[in-house]
Amino acid sequence: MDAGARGDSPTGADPKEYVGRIGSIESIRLNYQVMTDEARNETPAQRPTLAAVAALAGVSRSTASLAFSGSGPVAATTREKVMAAAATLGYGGPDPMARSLRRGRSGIVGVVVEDRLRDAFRDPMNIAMLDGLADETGTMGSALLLLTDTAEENAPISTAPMDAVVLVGCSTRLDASVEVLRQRGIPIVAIEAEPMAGVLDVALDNQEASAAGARHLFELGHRDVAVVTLPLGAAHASGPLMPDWEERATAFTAAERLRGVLKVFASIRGWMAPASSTASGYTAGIALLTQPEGRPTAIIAQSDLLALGVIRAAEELGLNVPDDVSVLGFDGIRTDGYGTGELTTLVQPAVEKGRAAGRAIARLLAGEEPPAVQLRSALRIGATTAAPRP
Amino acid sequence: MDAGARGDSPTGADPKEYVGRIGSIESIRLNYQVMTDEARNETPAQRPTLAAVAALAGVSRSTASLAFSGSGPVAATTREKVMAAAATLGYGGPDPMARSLRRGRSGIVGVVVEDRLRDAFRDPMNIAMLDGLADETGTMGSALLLLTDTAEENAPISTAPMDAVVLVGCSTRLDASVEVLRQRGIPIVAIEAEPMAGVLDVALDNQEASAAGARHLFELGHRDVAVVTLPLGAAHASGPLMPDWEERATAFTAAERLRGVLKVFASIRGWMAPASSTASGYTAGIALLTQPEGRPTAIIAQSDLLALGVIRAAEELGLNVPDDVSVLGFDGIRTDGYGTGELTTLVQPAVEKGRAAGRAIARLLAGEEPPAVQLRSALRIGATTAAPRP
DNA sequence: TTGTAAGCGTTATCAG
DNA sequence: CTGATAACGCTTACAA
Repeated sequence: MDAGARGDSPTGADPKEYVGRIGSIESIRLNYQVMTDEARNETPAQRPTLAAVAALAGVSRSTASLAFSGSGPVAATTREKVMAAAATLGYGGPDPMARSLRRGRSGIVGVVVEDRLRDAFRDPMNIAMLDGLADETGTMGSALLLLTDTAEENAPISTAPMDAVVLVGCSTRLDASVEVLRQRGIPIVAIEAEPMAGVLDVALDNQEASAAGARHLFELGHRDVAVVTLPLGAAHASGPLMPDWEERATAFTAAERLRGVLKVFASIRGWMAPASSTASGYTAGIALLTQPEGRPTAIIAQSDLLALGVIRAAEELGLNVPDDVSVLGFDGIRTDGYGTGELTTLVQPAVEKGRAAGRAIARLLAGEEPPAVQLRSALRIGATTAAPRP
Repeated sequence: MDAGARGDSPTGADPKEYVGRIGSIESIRLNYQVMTDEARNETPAQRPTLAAVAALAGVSRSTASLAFSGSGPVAATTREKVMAAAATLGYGGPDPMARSLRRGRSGIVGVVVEDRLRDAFRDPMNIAMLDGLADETGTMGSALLLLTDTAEENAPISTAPMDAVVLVGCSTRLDASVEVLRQRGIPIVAIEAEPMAGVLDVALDNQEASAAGARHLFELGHRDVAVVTLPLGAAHASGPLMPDWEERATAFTAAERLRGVLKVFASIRGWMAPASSTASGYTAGIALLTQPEGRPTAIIAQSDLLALGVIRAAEELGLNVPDDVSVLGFDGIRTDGYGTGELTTLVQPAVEKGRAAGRAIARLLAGEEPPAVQLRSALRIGATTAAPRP
């Protein structure tokens, strides 16, 4: 079967497809009981409150509060009385909503991704970033709230409790989200976004790194180079890169990487991929390597997944990488050895992006004014680039 | 370079590695200003409250509240007055913490995954599930809070505001989390978990589906079959499957799938993979296909990623799939054509798992008692299974 | 070390 | 249609 022609879903699941095909849901077992038995008693059996616990323990609400939060001196015996009372009442700790209202902190950090979650999480860099972010927010006792960039009136982004927000995915469309968040007075950290006033920037050297990669190819002797870009516009359109790309580009990262390449190769052929995936890379590779004008001696892909697809396309066309065509990636994912040698690529500190964002948030919430963060990528020369055939 | 021998990280980023190698963080630009200028004025410049808006508009708090929530009749002119006042004050809508305290709902649904996020999100099935879940919770106006299964005292799982929780990843270790959540009185939905009292189950027919897959191989004539399992225990150990596996198994899904296979092939060779990845599958494949006792004629992998790794191992050993060895997967991911034909596998409705969980939560929060959900997988016969060589 | 009192910002209920 | 009043459950000065 031919490679990569089957679309981009990593889930393998267009849900409708399965609902039809599998017959899907059957409701058979019934091992769930809410405590509705209690709930339907004359006593409403509401969750017990701290007040109730205090009463049973024979202490004041404030003392009981201290016993739980530990933010004040409480006699050991008193604490035990409180805990005992809590246990008999089945009190599960202070109500987070009341506590957050009183304290003015929710312990929640929002993560805004564009589009659907599955698109965001398809990119290994985003996952790595999220992991780094979770690491840092975890140490400050906060959890991550997943938000999508919807413009709807009552979307969680405008109603959910949050102490701060991280913007991921670099589309200009996040403008609307920024507006809402600013209005709400929530501190914003953006990762790889076009700098905006009032938004703390965690930046990657996309342009410089791409230029360095292009220079590597130039120095190897390449003069006819093509580029496969990440989606440049919101439309996620696919096809040849047009000269007027810059006017319509909304994706900051992709645009920056392209500008970097253009600093080295002023005029260049290009193909816009609709997503960062091997399948899209394959399509782009076939297109670029079978052009009537003759094929380029090197292809710069804006992500490693795209690069892997390009390599597969080359192999399928009977071309040797790197002898017939060099391929350069971006990201530095583990390529798991897809039959090829290690990818020549620009390794970016993805986890560190998240960590930096998390640390920035911690400082922001502490009332500091942390500076913007600039991270750097490194060219890793692998086995997929070499001098062109003479 | 040989395939798959490089570990499992899809992020390509052991952070420490990069911090050292790239030099990492530089703080250069400074385009962020909090409104600390205001904040340090004599006027505290706090967020305006609904009371302030009401005062400026010359109406009562309750009327202003109605104007925003729309949950009551308000004269058009009054509403406009309120909105105007809000605009001049820069009021960004009701405070979510106060609102949730008053309403008794946070609009937040927790998602508990085991271990680190990157492990959870490496599995395409989890991402698909999450997408389906987000779909449903989105329509009910809730957002997803990412939680990890930590036993720490003040972990978000025991302090974060949540209306309900979904348990993902099937380890028995989630017991502690369940205990906490039950104590807090938060409704729990578990996906593919061992049934527990008070936990609504969204189940997959892992055992039956695996048996069906095994039967397919049996009917093709296979008698010497090996299995590559997902991690069975918390240790994520790797190596030959021991006879006493069942006693130590904590991973419900993996155990169920194995039991299903054993219903057809009572005695079977096995290899336990440390993760669901092509790299782990490759390792397992090499091990099983180079055993001194001779190689099996078919290998059952408990996930598609494992299956792809096994196939790569076979190819590298000069074996043809399916003629020399048949390979069966589980999940039904898009395999993106890794040089092989379409995988024979058990297609599971991953997105639907999340949807079902979301719907169950909606009903739970509406005070209903929804029944458990049972989903089914389907055997998809591809090009990687065939009759063994005579 | 413990208790008292005063909210945090909203919304629900009920009169007007 | 609008307004007064009373919670929601908790924390934290401050006083004892």
